[in-house]
Amino acid sequence: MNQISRTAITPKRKDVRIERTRSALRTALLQLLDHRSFDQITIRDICTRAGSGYATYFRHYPDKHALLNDVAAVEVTELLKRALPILFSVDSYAACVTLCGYVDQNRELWSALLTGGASGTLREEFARQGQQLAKDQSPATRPQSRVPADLAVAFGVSGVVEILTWWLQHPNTCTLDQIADILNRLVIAPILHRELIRAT
Amino acid sequence: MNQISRTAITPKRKDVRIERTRSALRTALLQLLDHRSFDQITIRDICTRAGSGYATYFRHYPDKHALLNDVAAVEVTELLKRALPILFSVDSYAACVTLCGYVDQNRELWSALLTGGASGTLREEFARQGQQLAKDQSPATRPQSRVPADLAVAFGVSGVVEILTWWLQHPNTCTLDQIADILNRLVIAPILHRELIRAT
Amino acid sequence: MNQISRTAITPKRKDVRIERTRSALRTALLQLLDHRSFDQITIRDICTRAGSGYATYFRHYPDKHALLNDVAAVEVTELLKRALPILFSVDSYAACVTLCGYVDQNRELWSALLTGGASGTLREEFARQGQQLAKDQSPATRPQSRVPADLAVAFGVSGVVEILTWWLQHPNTCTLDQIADILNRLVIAPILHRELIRAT
Amino acid sequence: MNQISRTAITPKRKDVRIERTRSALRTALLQLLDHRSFDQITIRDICTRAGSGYATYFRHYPDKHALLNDVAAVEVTELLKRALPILFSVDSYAACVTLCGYVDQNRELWSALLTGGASGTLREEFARQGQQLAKDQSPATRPQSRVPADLAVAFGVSGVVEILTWWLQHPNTCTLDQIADILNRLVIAPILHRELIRAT
DNA sequence: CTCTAATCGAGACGGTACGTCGCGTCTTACG
DNA sequence: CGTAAGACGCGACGTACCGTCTCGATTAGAG
Repeated sequence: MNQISRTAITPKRKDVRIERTRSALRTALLQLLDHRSFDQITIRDICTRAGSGYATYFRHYPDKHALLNDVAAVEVTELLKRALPILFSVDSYAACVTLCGYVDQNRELWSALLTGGASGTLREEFARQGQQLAKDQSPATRPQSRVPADLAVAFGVSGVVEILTWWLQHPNTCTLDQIADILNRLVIAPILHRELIRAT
Repeated sequence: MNQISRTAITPKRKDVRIERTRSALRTALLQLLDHRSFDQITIRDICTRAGSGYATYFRHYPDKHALLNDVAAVEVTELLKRALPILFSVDSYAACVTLCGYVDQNRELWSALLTGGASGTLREEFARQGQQLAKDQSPATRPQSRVPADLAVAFGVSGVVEILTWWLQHPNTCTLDQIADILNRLVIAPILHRELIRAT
Repeated sequence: MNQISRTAITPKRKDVRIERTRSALRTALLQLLDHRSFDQITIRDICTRAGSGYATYFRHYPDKHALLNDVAAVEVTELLKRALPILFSVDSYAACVTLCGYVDQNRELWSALLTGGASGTLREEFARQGQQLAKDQSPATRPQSRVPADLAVAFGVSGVVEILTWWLQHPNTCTLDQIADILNRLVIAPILHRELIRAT
Repeated sequence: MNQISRTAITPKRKDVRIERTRSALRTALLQLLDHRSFDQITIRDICTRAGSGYATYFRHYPDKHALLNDVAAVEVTELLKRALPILFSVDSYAACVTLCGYVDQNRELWSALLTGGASGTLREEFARQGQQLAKDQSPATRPQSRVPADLAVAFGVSGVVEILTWWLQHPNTCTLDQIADILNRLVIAPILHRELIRAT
């Protein structure tokens, strides 16, 4: 929205210590997100937890959001890597199940990301990768729709995020199958403008 | 998401000056949101613009978010007042048209609210009022659905916000009718689990 | 030193209520000085204790120091009224006894005034009245001395204040007679440039 | 009088920058005291003059008085370093001359300290160091007196401060010799309970 | 296996905004 | 209609965090 520097600083030389430090910082942020919200966390907190020096942080990330973006990028990539292959396949419901399953296996992590004040950043990263994928897709396979592509992506991302957030906040209310069905019914199907292939 | 104090301070005695001051602060915030994003705005900025003293601010709102919440509450109430009477009526498309029309008539205001770093707060307030309305509605008229009511509201609000945001960021791309149709097709209809009553 | 308005506001008409209010304020200040130091006391504290309205305070005193000055003036006047008649008489020791006796009878009050952060103001008021008295004294009776008169007064006041302060802070260490003797020996005699009339 | 935190914050590690900053702050305060009184000076004023950041101030001193105490301690130490070696020697008059001479050579500084609303703090620091010295002195050399030692110090400090203040406020009224004589006659001799060794 | 340069820990620093507190003025509502 | 209650403008305070910087100590990896 309003942040300027979004990316990690690119190092000149490849050094083992660099990736070690960054990984420690990412992990530290995720751990802290379990306990308090993103903007109640200070850079000093992260450094202390990661065992790094304060100045060291800025040698890797220009500001606090850059680290969050980094974390979000890594996790969203991981998520999409699993869900995408079958997203635009015939069975969108299966894609939903896969996606929900992956989130379910990493509940803590995704709870922290979605409910810890980081949802905005996650949405953005999700949308960014989503838009990129939509662009890469060949026009032929892209479904014709009266809904503009970028709006469809934005809406889809928002819907997925919202439904997953609700699911994580209300554990033991819906089974994985149920939430996947809801996801399919409320988000995927309307976008694809299809009749539901599989109604549970 | 993560703010604690969300409401305005309730005064003991009714005083004309109080509402005057608060109104000035709300207006000032909205004006400033046209030019820069919410967290680039300082409380001092708001006070200067409103012609109030800095300390006076805290006699009305405990922090910066409380004012934003106040603003959001006022505007969302205004919006729902118009859209609701016909939301659960037969013609959901008409409700969408009304809603979009109202936003269109207050483009500047809603652009500021939705794209100025305040969207999170707006979403929350929207959801809050939405949940309240859903609860007030008699169970009889509530449509049976496999989607839990509060999830439906959360999803609906998110969808509406997302679509409106996109519309405001891409002027002259969709007509009011088109966006209302999209809104109806992507959000309202799937929630109500209905066939589209009017397909454009 | 640095305060501007030092005096009480002079009323146009003499009104019983005015003196009643001021007296209540003075008393309240003195009571509060027992518990905490002058600049930890707020005007609101004084008003609450005095049972007066906050705005009312400013009808009588322009600021917080004006009240303190008022209190100091009253008490110093009372003190000097007793000690002076015999101060420049032959027996300066008797004057010291009288002075110490008066302070002893009002230990609480003078403790508050001298050790509660008000000693500066008290010194000033003491010096002011002292200078005035020195000026009023006929030059004939004024003792010739190589010490300029105003310096003598300043020194005398300071010495008296210091010794009394020490006495109040160390009760049961010196008897009244002893402290009067010390006062006489360290302050009065050197100023008057006399041999001690009574050596204890 | 009534302030709680009186000392500078002690740093863990020795750093050149620290003393540099503190020295700049001390100097700035002294310069500002030439022009206006202590409590008309804000911490921001001091920082601006010193070229330091506002927050940096609090890394060194907990509040405004702590800096004043620091300044007072430095200057009083400097003063006593010169006057002490001969204070309890035979010729107390010589000590007075030395003391007055030092103050005369630093008139601006001492004027600022004594007449700029800082005299209370100076008195305290003076008394503190004085008490310390009295305690360190071996009981053998300590003159027997009916005046308790700490009272003697308090009285002595007060007298010195008062006389010096008067002298600084009335330049060209007394020569250095005259004021030293007065100091000796009014303060030192009575405390030491001696006949004047040298009467001018 | 060394040596050189990048990385790191530590933390002082300038800066900006925060939220608090008290003063002294001025308005409002109530008795 | 006067007087309390208290809203208000003002300005300093002390706190928190940011991002920059300098200084040594350490250590990776190139020669």
